[in-house]
Order: sequence, then structure tokens, then C-alpha cells
Amino acid sequence: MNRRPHAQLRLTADLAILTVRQGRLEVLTVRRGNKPFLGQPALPGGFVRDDESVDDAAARELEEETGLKGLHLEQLAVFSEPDRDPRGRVVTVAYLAIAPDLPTPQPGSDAAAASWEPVDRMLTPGADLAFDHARILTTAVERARSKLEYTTLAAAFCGETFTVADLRSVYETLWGTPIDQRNFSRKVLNTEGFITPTGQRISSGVGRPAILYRRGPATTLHPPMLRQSMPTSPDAD
Amino acid sequence: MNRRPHAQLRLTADLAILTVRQGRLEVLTVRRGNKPFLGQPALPGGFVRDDESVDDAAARELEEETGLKGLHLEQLAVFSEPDRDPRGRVVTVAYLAIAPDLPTPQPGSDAAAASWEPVDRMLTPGADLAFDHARILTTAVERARSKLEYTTLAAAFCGETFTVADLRSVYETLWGTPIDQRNFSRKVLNTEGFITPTGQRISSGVGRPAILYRRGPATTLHPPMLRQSMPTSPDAD
DNA sequence: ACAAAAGTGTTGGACTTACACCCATGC
DNA sequence: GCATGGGTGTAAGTCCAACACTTTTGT
Repeated sequence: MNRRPHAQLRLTADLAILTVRQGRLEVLTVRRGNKPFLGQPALPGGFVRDDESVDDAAARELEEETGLKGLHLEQLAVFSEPDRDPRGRVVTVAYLAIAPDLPTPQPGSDAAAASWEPVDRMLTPGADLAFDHARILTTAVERARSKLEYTTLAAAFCGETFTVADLRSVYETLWGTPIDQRNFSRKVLNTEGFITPTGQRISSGVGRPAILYRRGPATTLHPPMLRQSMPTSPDAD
Repeated sequence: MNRRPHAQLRLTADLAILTVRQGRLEVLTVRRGNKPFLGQPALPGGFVRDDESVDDAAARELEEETGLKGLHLEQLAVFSEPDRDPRGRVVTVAYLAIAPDLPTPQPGSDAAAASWEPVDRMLTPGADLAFDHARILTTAVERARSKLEYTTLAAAFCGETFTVADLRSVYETLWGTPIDQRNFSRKVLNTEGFITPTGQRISSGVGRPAILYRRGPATTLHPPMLRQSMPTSPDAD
């Protein structure tokens, strides 16, 4: 079997690390220090080593960027157009990661140039995300939005302990729609395993203090959280 | 162990092509003609060429194996454990493809050794699917089952035109539960864009002829098809 | 006491389920 | 006519949106 020379194929893991800060959906970006796209913002990522899986590489990058372990991390998609990287054949596996509102904005080791940026702004034409990272980010946001419906992913945006209002804020921020506080708390509390009370309460300074919860064991929601107002009228009788 | 600075990294696209035949969920397998795993069944797949995306490679393989274009095809996951292929570093992108009950079982060019096999049988211990293909197949089946709930994927299992009973049979086969024929047809027909009537009818030999439909423009189902009764994990251990 | 935020009760509507019943066809 | 499978009507139960109302705190 004659083998014609193959271009050097390299694999990267790129991360769309999302968080909710001050009611906004934000993404962790780094500023590129090398060509190509020098100086432009990009999603954090890096080459996969010979002795690790792509998932392991993504977990390693995530920990380096956020300083946290155990965050939610899942494969999003593979982007592999032959010309997506001007340096040659670089196939990337994109990941969706969810982080809580981190007390220290950009810790980590080599994350000096990292910063949280509003997703909306990074997806506007002038933002100039490097490579095809705008497409990756769009895919990540879509995935996160839809997974809020039928999984407990929203809790991954919250810290170790959180209130029902914190959780509701995640839904409202990602979906861009207000949610009735009263029905929301009932729904969440009636969904077994979504959140479990810690026994503690927290005072937001004004009003009745809220009970603090932590994540429960459930991962999927039966029935799902329904995104209200879908202007479809299936009734035509 | 000393290794070269960078082991040669190769990328493959592997396909879990599912269909429903005679009320059974089946998967297209090929018999391996080379080492390793010589003689064992495997999912069809192949190396990604230098000038094509992984998606393109998967579409090419799918057409070669089934002889059909335009079938449903979607990325499933990347499998990249460093030791998953004894030949070296081979990372695979697994795809889920859905085919109708093909009139000719295994056409195509190099698909001589291809055959449809029941999924249940390929996932039993003695089946010996090559590499980590059992894991890929499990992922594919799970994805297909869950996507039936909230997308119009079921129609991809049917041919160009089909009856409501055909569609219902897909749900019953994948979910392993009987579905009320009367409520099912009402639900499907009331879901705008799921299926559109062709104006033709087909006689199954006995009973009232059914109306023939074709796929509609909708891709997601609002509200979803609910899987009745959740006994949790109909697994084959 | 008052404002603000958390949480409860309740009602109407949408959807599902179950099943009785009707429709259309081959034999 | 009758068996067989496709399709409609309808009532009971479940879940959700909406909103009035109560509870609990800081000032």
C-alpha cells in the first residue's frame, strides 16, 4: 500500500466557558499572543497531547483557565473544515463548559490575558473572534439554552450553594424572558433531586431571606422546564 | 517508553447507521478484512482525507455504504482514548445516521461485506464489535431514542412516503413500548409540519387504506412526544 | 409599619390518556 | 356482511400559567 504524504494533522480542544455575571451571559476569552489572528480574542484551547484523550485535554485546559476542577464539561462538536486554520490542518473538538460566577475573574496559570466578555458582544460583527470561534460560541450558547429545558444544567452556573432566585436568574438570562418567581420555585422544588436544601438561609439585605440549596443528584428533568411563549398554534379545528 | 516527538495522528469517521426492519432496530456492520480485529464485525468508517471535513468524510462513507444520498447524519461524539486503536493514535468522530428500510440490503461499492444486524445482538457480550464500536453503537441508540421525543427524527427511518402506522412502528420499535394508534395519529397530525399528506393512499391488503404522507418542514416537536411510563433503563446489560 | 422578597392557594386552560365509536376496504 | 385496520369524539386526570394572597425579614 503506497502512502502518499499526509499533511500533518493536529488536534485541539477549544472551550466555550460560559457563566452568568450580573444578569449577563458571558464567555471566557483569551487574547491571542501569536499569529495568526494576533491580538484578537479567541476561545481558550490548546493542542491535545499524545498521551491524553481529547476529553482529558479539555478538562486540563478548563482547570488551567478557571482554576476550578469538576466544572460541567461536555463535547459540543467537531470543526474540521480543511481551511479553518491558516497554519495547516487543525481539527478542533469544541467543548461547552459551565462556570459559576467566579470570585476572581481570571485566575489560573497562563490565563493572564483571559477575560470574561458578554456573549452578545462577542457575537456581533465587529468582535472578530479568531478562527471559527464565533461559530463554536453560537453552537455552545444554543446547546446551553436548550439543555436548560430538560436537564439540571442551570445549577452548574451557580456556586456551591445558591437560592432559587439565583437559579431562576440563570434561566431568565439565558432565555431572555422573565419567569414567574412563584411558579418557578414550586416547579423546581417539586422536581425531585434538582436541588436539596442546606438548612442555611441567606439575607439579601432586604426582604425575606431565601433558603440556600445545593445541587441535587438528578441530571434530567421530568417533565422539562418549558420555555414559555412559543407562538405555535397547533390547534386548527 | 520512548516515543517519537509526535506520534502520527489519524482521524476516522465511524458511522452507526440505524434502520428499522420488520419491527427490529438494526445497524449496518461490515466484517473486517484486515488486522486488527480481523473477521470481526465493525461499524463502517474510514480515514478522513486531507481535503475534506470530517462531516464530508462521514457523508461520503454513508453514501458508499447505503447507496443513498441525503440521509439523516449527525455528529455523535469523539472517541479519542490514546489506546483505543492498537495501530497507533487514531481518533474517531462517531456519527449517527438514519436509513429507511432499504429495498436492497447491502448495495454500494465496497460494501460487499456489509450486513444489517439487530442492535440487540451486536450489543450482547459475544458479538465482539471491533475497537470501541459497541460503545459508539450504545451512544447512537441512546441518541436516536431520545431524539424521537423532541424532533421529527422518526420520519428519517421511513421512506419517501409512509403511513402514520409506519411512523408509529418506528417509535414502538425504538422505545420498545406499544403506543395507542388513535392518540398517536391525532398527535402527529396536529403537530404542524411533522408530516404532510401526499394525497395518495395505500392498501395494506386488508382494512381501510391509510393515507400516505411525506416528511414535513418541522424538525422539532412542540410539545414533544412523551414516552409513556418510565420504568428506567431497558438495558440489555 | 412599611417595603421587598419568598413562598402558598387556586382557577382556567392545554395536553394526555383511555376507550367508545365510526369509516373504508377486501373478501 | 364481517373482519380488519384507519380515524374521530369525548370525558377524566395531570400539568402549567396567571395571579391574588400570605409569610418573613431589614429598616
